[in-house]
Amino acid sequence: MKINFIPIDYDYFDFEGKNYAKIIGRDDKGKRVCIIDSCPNYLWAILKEKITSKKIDSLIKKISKIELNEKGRKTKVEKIEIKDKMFMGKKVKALKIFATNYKDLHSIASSLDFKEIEKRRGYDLGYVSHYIIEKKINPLRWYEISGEILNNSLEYGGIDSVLEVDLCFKLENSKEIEDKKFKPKVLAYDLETDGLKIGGGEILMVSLAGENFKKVITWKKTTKKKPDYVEYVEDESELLEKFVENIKKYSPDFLVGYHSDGFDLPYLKARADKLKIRLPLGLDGTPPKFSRGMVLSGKIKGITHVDILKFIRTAYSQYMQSETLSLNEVSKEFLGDNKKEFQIKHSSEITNSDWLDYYEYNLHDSILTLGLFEKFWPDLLEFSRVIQEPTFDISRNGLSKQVENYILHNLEKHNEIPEKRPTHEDIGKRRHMKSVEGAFVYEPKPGLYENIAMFDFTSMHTSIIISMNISKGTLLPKKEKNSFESPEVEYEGKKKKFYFSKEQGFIPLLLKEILEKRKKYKAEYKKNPNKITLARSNAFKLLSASVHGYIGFFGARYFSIESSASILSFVRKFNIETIEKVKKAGHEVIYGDTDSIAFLMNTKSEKQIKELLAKLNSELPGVMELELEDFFKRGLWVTTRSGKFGAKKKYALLDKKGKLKIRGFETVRRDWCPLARKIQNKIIKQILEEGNSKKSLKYIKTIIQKLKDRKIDKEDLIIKTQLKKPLSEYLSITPHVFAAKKMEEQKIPIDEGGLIKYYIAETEGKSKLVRDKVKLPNEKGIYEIDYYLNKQILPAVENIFQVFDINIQETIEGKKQTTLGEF
DNA sequence: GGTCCCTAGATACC
DNA sequence: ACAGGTATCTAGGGACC
Repeated sequence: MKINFIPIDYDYFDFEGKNYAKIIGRDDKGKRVCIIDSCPNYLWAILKEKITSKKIDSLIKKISKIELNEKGRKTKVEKIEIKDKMFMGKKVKALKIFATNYKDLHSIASSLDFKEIEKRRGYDLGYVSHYIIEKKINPLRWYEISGEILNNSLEYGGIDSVLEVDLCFKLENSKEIEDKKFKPKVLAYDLETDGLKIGGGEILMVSLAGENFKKVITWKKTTKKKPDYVEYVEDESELLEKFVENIKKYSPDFLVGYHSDGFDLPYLKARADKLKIRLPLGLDGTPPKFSRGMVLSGKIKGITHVDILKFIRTAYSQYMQSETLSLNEVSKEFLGDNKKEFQIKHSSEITNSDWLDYYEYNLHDSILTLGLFEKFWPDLLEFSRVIQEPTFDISRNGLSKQVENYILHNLEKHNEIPEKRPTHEDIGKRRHMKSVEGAFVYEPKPGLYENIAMFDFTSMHTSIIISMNISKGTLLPKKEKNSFESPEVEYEGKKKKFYFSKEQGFIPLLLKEILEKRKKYKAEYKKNPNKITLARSNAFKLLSASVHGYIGFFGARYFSIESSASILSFVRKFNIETIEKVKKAGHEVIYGDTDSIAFLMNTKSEKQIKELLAKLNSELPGVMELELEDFFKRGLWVTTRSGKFGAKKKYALLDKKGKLKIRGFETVRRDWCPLARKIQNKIIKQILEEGNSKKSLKYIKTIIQKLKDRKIDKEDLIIKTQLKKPLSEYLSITPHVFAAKKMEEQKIPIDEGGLIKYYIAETEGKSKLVRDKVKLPNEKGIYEIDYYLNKQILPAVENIFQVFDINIQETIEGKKQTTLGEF
């Protein structure tokens, strides 16, 4: 029998000592299909150089005899092949050693204690990754598959008879076919509970949202007429049972929550355990399982559980406007929709009619979560396809893990044997290495400037890796003629240069392909805009931007501190050289950070600036490229607080369309009160638009008067600071820590990594400590004028006025004549 | 009680 | 542990006078 099949969820099992992949997906009619398959299991023994074939033969004989008894399971070497392979870009002879069970490859490797063997590799990938690499049954691509249908068969211990699928196949043949439309079945869920600690209180209700499907299951009833989507049950136990029942009935491919790895799913599990209910969500009737580690991941067999918060955090947060990753803010940014208004209280304090609002609130959270999944589905889909890992992992892995997986799935075309995962000891050593010197930042001369041009290097780190062929494998042990030479680097306390071979390394080559694909799909998107092409282009963009971080990340298989140090030394060199060249061309350079340079156009036209750009580009090696970021009408740079230096990483630009680009100023920092942020923003805008500070001076005076008259809205004075660790771990008690302590005393829940809100109020005591004046937003009090004037408003604007030689402090107090007359 | 200097902590830029 | 170096700034905390 032949069907068209798309793999979604991957798992594996052992039967009679052998490994089998178990893949759940759909056919093109929407039927749920499971395929069972196996693949050869092997590891590589890389041989030392110059081993005679006689010795190899005798080595093979010895290895062939290896038989192990692992955990009651017999495993043995089944076959050995000699292969010409590459390892770290060098030609090697290696033995491909096949064994019975993938999980025993570790033990086989340990028993390969022969002096002819240089290294043992390729036994430490996850089974699912190994299977995908071997059989090329890639996630979310269409295959025409054929095989034997298992129908309550006893094969594999009767595995198909307990699986809730329409068809179960023992895979015989597969071939990738043209992409077909695939619309996954998605169900989002959200809990409301009495308690924030996992399992700490009862689950009051749970909402579900899917296509044309919405439901709230609750045992908290109201005498008012309930909406149709609400289903009443008798108690929490029945709620859990109905929850499972509804999911089975809907039969989703993806079950989606927001922060559900950290809250909803473990909470459900904890309550089910307490009530002695099994919660058989898996297609084989098993309950959710949680992987160990710092952060839990909740896995449901056969259904891909996605905590969409995690994916947004790794793939999107760097490009987002939202100040927090709360469901509310993220939904506002991506869906233009809010959470429903509802003040969460303990169920004992909720009145009859409140429950109606609570149901709606609960339902809407699921609707938002579903909306976010749909919004990011093209990205999840394309990331899964590009990186070739199951969506479960794609949605949770950090960027370095994604890069590593991409590399591992693309080694074969370079005939490369995979490098091993670093051991704990390796990681410990790497972490204790002195960190390498980073990028260069040019100290700006404070001032308000007109007609500014800004250049920046396109994908600077990436293009350096490619152009200088930098990687662990291409690093030369010593200087060689005709090699790439890094600028001088401080390394292990000494000045040093590193050299990289000119023979193409596979990581630089992979990266080149990534960059080219990114360009290709970006262009394709421009020609024919659609979500999938954009998502694919984004996947390659994110991958290419993350490779340098990956190389310098201590947990990486292809970690190379020498490479990282070299890349950064080139980054500094090229930026500094460009600055010198722009100066030589007669321009005053105002600023530069890592890969950018801002300078005054002077009398030059835009055309002439572009000619300069072309000239600079002609002098750059390899794929390195400098591009025009933009021309700006005006730009503002200030001093640091001490007033001694031009402040780095802090500037504001006004482009020719009137759009502001503000970096580093308090107005973009969420730990300053809204009042200070709004005022600073307005002043920056006025100054850049007007070219002087006249208006702003008037404005600041009226605001200060308003503050002194206590006419400022309290909302505008609330300071928000994140609590980044448990209260007990803080060494110094800062205002936000003190505020958090107050919240704890008042039994106000503090969510992990949540923002602490407080304001500074007049107090009786004489204490000078800010924390002693901290009040929570719910606490009555009047704001302290002094604090907001001297610690919020003035600090936010004084460096700006200083650019115009105005000492705002003195101007406000009327002590000194201002230099306003100049304007 | 004030000043100085340092550290802890948060957040931003790239 | 899940990117990490460069940078700014506030508040607390201890040394010192």
